[in-house]
Amino acid sequence: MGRSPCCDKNGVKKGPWTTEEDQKLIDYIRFHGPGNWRILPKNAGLQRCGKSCRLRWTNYLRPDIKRGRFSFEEEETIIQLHSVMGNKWSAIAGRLPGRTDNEIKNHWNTHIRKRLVRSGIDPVTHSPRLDLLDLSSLLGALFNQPNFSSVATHASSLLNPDVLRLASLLFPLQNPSQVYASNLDQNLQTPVTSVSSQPQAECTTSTNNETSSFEPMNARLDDVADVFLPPLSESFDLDSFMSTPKSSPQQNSLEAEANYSNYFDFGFPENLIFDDFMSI
DNA sequence: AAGCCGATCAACCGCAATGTT
DNA sequence: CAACATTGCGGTTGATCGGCT
Repeated sequence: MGRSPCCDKNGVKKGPWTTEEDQKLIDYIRFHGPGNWRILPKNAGLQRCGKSCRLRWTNYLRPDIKRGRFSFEEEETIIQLHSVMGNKWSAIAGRLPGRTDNEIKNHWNTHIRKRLVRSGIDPVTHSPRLDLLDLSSLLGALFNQPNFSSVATHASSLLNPDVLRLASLLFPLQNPSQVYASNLDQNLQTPVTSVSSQPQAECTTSTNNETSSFEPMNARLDDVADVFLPPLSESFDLDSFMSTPKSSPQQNSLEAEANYSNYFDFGFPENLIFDDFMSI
């Protein structure tokens, strides 16, 4: 048995809504409530299918919808939630009062996703794109030096030691995103309002329906890193490196990116226009 | 001025989940 | 419990706009 169509195709208008149609829908819902979407257009005198009416109401006409540009805090929340939830736009929207799933989805695809790519972060896995930065080959060459210790000593005088340590954390991994994801995961048990340290067992991404475990790898990798490198300075943490900062509400996205761009303070070609690489 | 192109976002489509009979 | 109806969701499309040549 085939699916019954959501509406009769004949006589049903499609395309952009007119202000008159909007007003009819608003007036009807104000008086009767949404009720049954299938019969709503007929009762409201609209030549639309119920699905179209529902979408128009939930995504555009609802009085509690917040319109306008996304704030830095909202973008930060979206990025963090997406790293854990994947493309669960309705779930993400549930954490952003006044924003619809459609709006968030559009904003992700048109703004945030592109910015992450430009910043060298994979928007799907939220891992640093070391291939773009060519960090792995740089460090691979470094670590494979026969006289590695002397090279490392020399390098440490040139490079930010935090970067060296971070690199040692990331380099042995097949998938560095696990470190980042694990960290984020811990911070997002109760997003927006509070932070719990309880680790989450797994996270499902909607892109491939694979379920991957985020084991706490930091401790194990620290053992490796400690052999070669001095401890991280107290001001450094992977969260602030990988995610946008949490503590400065007035900060815009550009400034936020500049914050973690500081950690890549090594070896870029002189002709590289860093602003073009990192900015919106 | 006209055409092209990329960005944006409202709206649509198809499927899955859930509810009802 | 099965069949059907309804709702919710995520991916995609297409109209519109502004910038550029």
